[in-house]
Amino acid sequence: MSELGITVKKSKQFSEWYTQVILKSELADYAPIKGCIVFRADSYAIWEKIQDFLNKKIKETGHRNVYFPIFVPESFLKKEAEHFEGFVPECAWVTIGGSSELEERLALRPTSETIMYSMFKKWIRGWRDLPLKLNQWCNIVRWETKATKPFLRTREFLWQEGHTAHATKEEADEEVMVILNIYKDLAENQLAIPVLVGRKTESEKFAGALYTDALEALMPDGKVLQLGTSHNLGQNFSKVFGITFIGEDEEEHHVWQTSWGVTTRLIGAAVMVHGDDRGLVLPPRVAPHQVVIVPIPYKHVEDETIMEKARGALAKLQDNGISTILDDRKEYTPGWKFNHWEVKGVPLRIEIGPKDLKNKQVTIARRDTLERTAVKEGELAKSITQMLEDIQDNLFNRAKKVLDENITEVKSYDEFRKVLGEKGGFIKACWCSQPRCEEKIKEETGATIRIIPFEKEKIFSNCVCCGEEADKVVYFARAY
RNA sequence: GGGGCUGUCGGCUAGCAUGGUCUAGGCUAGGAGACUUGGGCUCUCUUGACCCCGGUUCGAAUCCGGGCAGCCCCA
Repeated sequence: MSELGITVKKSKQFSEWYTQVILKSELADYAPIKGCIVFRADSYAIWEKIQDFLNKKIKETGHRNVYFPIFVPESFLKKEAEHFEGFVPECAWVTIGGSSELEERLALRPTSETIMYSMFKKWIRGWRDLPLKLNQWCNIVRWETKATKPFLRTREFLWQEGHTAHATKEEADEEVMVILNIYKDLAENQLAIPVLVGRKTESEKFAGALYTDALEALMPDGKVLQLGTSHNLGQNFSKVFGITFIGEDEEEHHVWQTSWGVTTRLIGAAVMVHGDDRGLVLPPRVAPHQVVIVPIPYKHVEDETIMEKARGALAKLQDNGISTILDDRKEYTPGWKFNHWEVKGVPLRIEIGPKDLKNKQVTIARRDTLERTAVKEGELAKSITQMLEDIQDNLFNRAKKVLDENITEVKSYDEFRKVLGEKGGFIKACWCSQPRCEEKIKEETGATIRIIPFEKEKIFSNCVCCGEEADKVVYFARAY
């Protein structure tokens, strides 16, 4: 087999497999700058699908899109101490403009809280200005020093960041949850990635937040990936930026704020979760092309008839809102095209050749199961629509099963280490809520508390670390 | 944060140990043409490379130093 295909097994060399899939499916390529990638047409198309979905949802819930500058003055970042400490190690700075040194250096936004909130102060006067619910789609720069990985950790990436201001803590709490549910919907129903949701511990929360809620997904190598976060910032930023309003009670109050975001990391997650030894497998709802049609000419006998059928099928599917392409290139053989589109993860392939012509049918191949079925010409659109739904469901259910099978309950530290070393995945354990136990486990095993579930689960042992009385069930894992 | 490895046509690589025979070989890909087409066809012609900077040397793809980039392992 040539080097066009994936040359390693997903189950054997996961890291190498991931890199090959990203490059060979043409989702992304390495840029000539350390830690940066190019989002090629197919990955950008997936990002646009994510944008379409989120824009719809957040607009329905009363948010509007805006755009703020990429430059954040250092003095702004410094205003919230915890925030500054959290982000300054990975800031990239602009210190020279043209040929002159700047008086104050400017960070390329690692996140936009401070630049945005300096304006919130100006825009918010009275309770009628609230809630303020904004979102921005932009690029973000974080000068990573650890190993970078396409989509998962790069020095520049794309995201959306929502920023809201409310009159009360309760309203901010609700906002955090509304967004978290939209994110869960996005992950599970669009990207077909099942997630666990819950609260972050103090040590894992966003720098400057009151609390952080998050979505976590399991990857096939047993490590987990944080897919999105939603923070209640409390009044931490409104106090340092002086964002106040006169309430209905005619008193002055600081606003309560939230911020939340998901990134192009979602694309990497979908690649890892669904891909197989042949390459990408894309969930139909985010696939740039849902169907590819491959005509199979034979001995030049009925070439034109076959092409007519192919064009007919293309028009029919497009009319039904199914994004379809016809690969009518003469320079490649059908076999070559099968492989090509499989690496690229197109959910369904339609083959139209002499046999199909004779039987008034088309042959449909599913990317997720690699099954082929014959479908009568008249039932094409209906069958395709149904199969796309089946694939979407199958991908989710398959991943859900893996997730469920990789949540392991442990009662002792020995068991904890054993499961982490041999199996990975999420480890459900009881914890005494003391930071020193969390820290000890992190240092000794590399595992962190990924989430504290919202619905309190029944305590089933003492603290997995210190053996003293536990008051929480939490989910540990090694994370990306 | 610590350790290790790698960089040669667009992609994968041979050559490097022991400097000269390298005018850098192969496969693949790209271009032209022919022949094919139900799982990466075949043939002919053709295009195309020693990561960058410096050093050692009569002579560097090969040795040395630095830089840049990528990968892997451990924390």
